[in-house]
Amino acid sequence: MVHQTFYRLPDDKKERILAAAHREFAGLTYEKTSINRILAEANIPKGSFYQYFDDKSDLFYLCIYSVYEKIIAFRACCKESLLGAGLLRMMKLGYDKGYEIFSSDMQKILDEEDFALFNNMLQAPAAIRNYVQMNIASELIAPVFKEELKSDPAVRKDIDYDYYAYLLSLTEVLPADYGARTGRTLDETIYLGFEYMKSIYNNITR
Amino acid sequence: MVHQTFYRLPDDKKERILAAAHREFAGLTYEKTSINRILAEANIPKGSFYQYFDDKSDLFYLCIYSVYEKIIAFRACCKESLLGAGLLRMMKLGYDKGYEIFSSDMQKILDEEDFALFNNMLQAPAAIRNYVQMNIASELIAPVFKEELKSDPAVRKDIDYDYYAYLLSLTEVLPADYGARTGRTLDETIYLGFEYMKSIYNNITR
DNA sequence: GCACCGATGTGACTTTAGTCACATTATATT
DNA sequence: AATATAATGTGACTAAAGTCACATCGGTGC
Repeated sequence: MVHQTFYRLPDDKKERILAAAHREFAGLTYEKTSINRILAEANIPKGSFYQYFDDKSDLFYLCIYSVYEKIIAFRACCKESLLGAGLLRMMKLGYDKGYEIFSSDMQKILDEEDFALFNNMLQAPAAIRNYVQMNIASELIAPVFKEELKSDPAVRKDIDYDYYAYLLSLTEVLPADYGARTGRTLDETIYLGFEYMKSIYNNITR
Repeated sequence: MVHQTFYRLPDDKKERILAAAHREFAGLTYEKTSINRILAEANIPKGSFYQYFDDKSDLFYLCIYSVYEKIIAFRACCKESLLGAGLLRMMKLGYDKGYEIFSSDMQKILDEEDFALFNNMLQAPAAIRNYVQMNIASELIAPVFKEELKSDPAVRKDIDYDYYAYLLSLTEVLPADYGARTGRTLDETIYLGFEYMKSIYNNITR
């Protein structure tokens, strides 16, 4: 868990830590990265690190978080695109098409370092990757779904919006995890995500 | 990942490692446990460890796996109990009641050390806990669901049994994760598990 | 027998994570 | 301003993880 002490830090110190972490996590696989090196780079004493974070995964998560923030921000400011249209509408328009656009958008939104960071997340040890992805889903993606559920007239009004937004936010993570376990290709898992989403969505519409 | 070299090892060596690991993981919180100590206890050189496992979480997972095997085995040999009746039928009989029985069964099935180990898993760092639980779900629980889906006449025959069994196997993990994030009580998440299961199940029945 | 080769064993060694007692700085109180 | 109290800074230190060059074993072919 990221401690409050980190957020209370003067901006330049935060920046220094995040910049050094960004570079480290973008340049090496998760296992090869080193807190020691990040701290040396950012000129932060060892002891301080553990007042800000529990461990390396916290800092990694923060970096990935910033990448996803860019994606979400982009998504919010181009409501016209399929990606901007909301995932529930995307579902109706055809999941495959949506994913295609999503992938190419990714490269437009993210700079080289962010993109490398993103890929290193995908190749991090399963436990770390899963942890990060679940966190991102529930903290960044679920809120978007919640709004969409609330404004969707087909959705029943008596449901627990937070919970179903949470479940829907896992539309990418779960099929990806399943695919990784069973050695499926990415293309195959896209359809599975559609199936999952449909299950959840059907259960809350009249 | 657990390497094949471990499984090829002579039984007594495997036993020694597992026994020492069992004791360590049952006696201390995950973060306090030490590979060094386990290896000293089991009389295994350091270098060997990394020929068998990637890291501590592998060994931890193996221990938890053995605990769940006992639970599953117990479940399989007492088809009369609600727990043995299959989770799909349990759903119809009432999820709450089922969970109650499940909890008390746990203490009957597991000895003190296993029970302590199980609790330490629940209190391990989120990334580790989640990783272990997802693995257990997809490797031990999903196969049980798969059989139940195949023999359930209400379930459509054209579905991907493996995938839906996987999704159903997460009936406990996902609500628990959601509950932990939103500070819900265990009782509250039980109902949420029911909701989730219903969503998935409805989508594959005619 | 011996020469070969892949798999496994081994523990000293390097690097990393994580701790802790004490120092310093900020904030509140009188 | 002086004092008390809480929050943060600090880096040497301990214990842990993880590596690696070399040793040993077990089988296969000749």
